[in-house]
Amino acid sequence: VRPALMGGGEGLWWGPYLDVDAAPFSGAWVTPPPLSGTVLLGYPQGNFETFHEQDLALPTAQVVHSKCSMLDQAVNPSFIRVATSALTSQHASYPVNVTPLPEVPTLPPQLSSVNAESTCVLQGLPSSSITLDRPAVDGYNWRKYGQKAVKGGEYPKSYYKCTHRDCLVRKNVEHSADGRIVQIIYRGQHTHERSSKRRFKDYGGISEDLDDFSGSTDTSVRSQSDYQDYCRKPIISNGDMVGRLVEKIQDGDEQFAGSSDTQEEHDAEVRTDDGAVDDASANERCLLQ
DNA sequence: AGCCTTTGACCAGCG
DNA sequence: TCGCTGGTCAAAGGC
Repeated sequence: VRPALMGGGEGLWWGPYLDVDAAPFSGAWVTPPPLSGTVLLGYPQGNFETFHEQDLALPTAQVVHSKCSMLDQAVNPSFIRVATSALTSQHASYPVNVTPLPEVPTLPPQLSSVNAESTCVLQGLPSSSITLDRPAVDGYNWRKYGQKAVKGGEYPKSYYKCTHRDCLVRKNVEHSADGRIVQIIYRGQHTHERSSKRRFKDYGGISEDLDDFSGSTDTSVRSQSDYQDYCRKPIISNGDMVGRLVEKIQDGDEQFAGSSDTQEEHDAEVRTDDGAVDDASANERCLLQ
C-alpha cells in the first residue's frame, strides 16, 4: 500500500502507509500514535533517519518550533544547530541554514482527529548529521539490553528499555550498515515524565526551551490549536535532502505516513543541477499539527 | 560504585 | 517435533 495523499498543506503527504519500502517521498508530517509507533525519515540517497514520536515531538520538535518562531523574526542558524544537535548524538553539532516558510501547512482532518499530540519532524538534514545512536536524547533514559541480527542480516536490531522504575517502555532500534538508525519501533507508553533536564542541557542547553511548551507531559490533552499557536512558522527543508517519513504504528491498526509529489517538485526546484542546495531554500522543515 | 554496552545463551511463537 | 526467528536475559567488562 502506497501512501495516499489525503489533503492538507501543500507539499505534504499523509495517509495510510503500509509499505515502508515504497518509493521515497518528500514531506515530513506525522501524527504520533497514541501508544507506540515509528517515525522514519529518509533521504533519496537511501539514507534514513528514524525517530519515534517521543524522540521528536516533545523535546526537539518543540524546540525547533520555538526556534522557528524566533527565526521568523531573525534567521539564526545557530538555533537549528542547537536543536538538531539535540537530535543527534551527544557529540555532534552541525550548522544548518534556515529559511522560514511563508505559510503554515494545513492539517488533514484524518490526522488531526487521530491524536492531539504534535510531532515536528526535522527534515532535510544532511544524511550525516543525524545519528540517533543515543536514544537518550529524547529525554528518557534507555538501557540497551540486547542486540540481534534480524533475518537477512541487513540491519542489526538493538533493544532498549526505559530505565525508569516501573516503566516498561521499550524501543527496538534498527541500524543501517553505517550505523545510522533506520527504524525505531516503540512499545508502550511512559508512565513518568522525561527523566533528565540535565541530560538535555548536555545536548545544547535547550531544556528550558523544552519546557516552554512541554511543561505538562500529558501531551494527549494538549490541543492542536495550542500547538499551532505555539509554533506558527514551519521551516523549509534543505532541498538536497528530501525527506521521507514513515510512521508505523506497531500496536495499533492504523498506519500513517507523509509524502508528497508536490513536495518533491518543490524540492526539485530548490535543488541545483549539481545537487547542491539553494541556500535560500535550504534546510529544515518543521511541520506542525 | 553505579550505570552502561556487549554478546552469547535462552525462551517463546510459529510454520 | 523440529528448526527458524525475534525478543529477552544476564554475565562480563568498560566508562
